[in-house]
Amino acid sequence: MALVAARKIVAKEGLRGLTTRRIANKIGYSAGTLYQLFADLDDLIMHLNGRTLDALFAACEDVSFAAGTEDALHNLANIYIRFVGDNPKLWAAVVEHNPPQGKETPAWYSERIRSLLALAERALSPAYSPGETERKNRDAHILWAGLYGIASLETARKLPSNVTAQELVRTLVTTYVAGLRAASDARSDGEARATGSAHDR
Amino acid sequence: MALVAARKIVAKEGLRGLTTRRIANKIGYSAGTLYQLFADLDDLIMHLNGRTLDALFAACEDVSFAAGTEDALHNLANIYIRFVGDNPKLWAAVVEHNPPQGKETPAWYSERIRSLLALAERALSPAYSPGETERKNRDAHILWAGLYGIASLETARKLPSNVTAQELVRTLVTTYVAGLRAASDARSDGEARATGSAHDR
DNA sequence: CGATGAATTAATCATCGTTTAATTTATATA
DNA sequence: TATATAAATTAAACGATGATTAATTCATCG
Repeated sequence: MALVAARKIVAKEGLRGLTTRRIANKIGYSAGTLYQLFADLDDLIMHLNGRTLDALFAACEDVSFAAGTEDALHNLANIYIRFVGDNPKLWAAVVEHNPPQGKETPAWYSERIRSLLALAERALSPAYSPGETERKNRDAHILWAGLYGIASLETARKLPSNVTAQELVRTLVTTYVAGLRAASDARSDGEARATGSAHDR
Repeated sequence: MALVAARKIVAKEGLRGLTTRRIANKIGYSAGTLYQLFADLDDLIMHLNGRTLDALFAACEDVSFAAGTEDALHNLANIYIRFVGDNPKLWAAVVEHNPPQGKETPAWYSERIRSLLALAERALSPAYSPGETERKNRDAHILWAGLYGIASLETARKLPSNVTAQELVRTLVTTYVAGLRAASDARSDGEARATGSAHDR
């Protein structure tokens, strides 16, 4: 109940509108009760953001990975950007909230991030040989961070109005994948040139 | 004085440690005086972040654009990441602070962002023909958002420890530029093939 | 010197996150 | 069922916050 109420408040007014008393009021309890469910407001926000990441993951699950690396990445990127565009304040909360100085991000939260990253890795997967997991991991991080950056700048309205996030992620995926192919070709040329290219065209 | 004091506080403790009374105490004034210099604390933070962007711009100014597109981009990206790594809390403030619901980012702040983006455009410049300003603008946005995403995830400690921001931005620039060349080549092949490639190798 | 205007402040307000003692509610035992 | 124990909930309070304002100090200049 508390997280549902918090979600409504943040979705409408952003993190600034979120107070313990408002949450409690919305669910018919007093503010003190929240401290039996969460360590503090930071903890509550962390759980709220965890649910947002879950929702993003759920939205990404019905992407088809069978259509090839680039199509899958385009599909993922579009869903990602659409989700952020549909829930700008909830996404801003994910970007803006960080645990205070002493504490670190809980493991279950990092696990959520890792799951999302795994989607990008899965989309990239067919383009790498089994021994290239490190390279694949790095490329997945880069693409995911690129989406994150574009989405963050979009929701923070730090992008000029003449460019759209959709267009940016489309070009990002297209160009980056083209760069991967070029690098892969360059490596093949340098080798014995016996085996075929690992990535699908 | 107020902004210098605020900078020290944020650099050491993050935005959470920044209060009007603490700033005032540090400069020997009372909290009320700050409201004659800034509309409110949000305004003060905005000016602080403006100075941070200025410092980043200053750090980027001594990059050499003569060494070619890719070298210049690598140079820019390294400076960018180093600056963020040296000033994590100040950068986090830039990422985390957004003006409240009603107000929008002031024009002078957007101008700062535009100036930084212009650096990426300038580095990219030699790779585009005069008629391709739109494509150049888009690619600059993408690369800049990529840096922003990597830097943000880095300072928020949302990246696993086995990848470094330095490595990510290096691969981002290398791969993206390779993708740009591939796309450029593909366009040239489709045309009359009379003029030479616009980008420098 | 004295008056006008700006700069500064102390006090105040509403609100915030959080804690705690008291109270209500639920559970289990005899 | 009656009663003891535990859990859940709350109202009140605390310190601190951002912001406002009336009062006061300070500076400038005729």
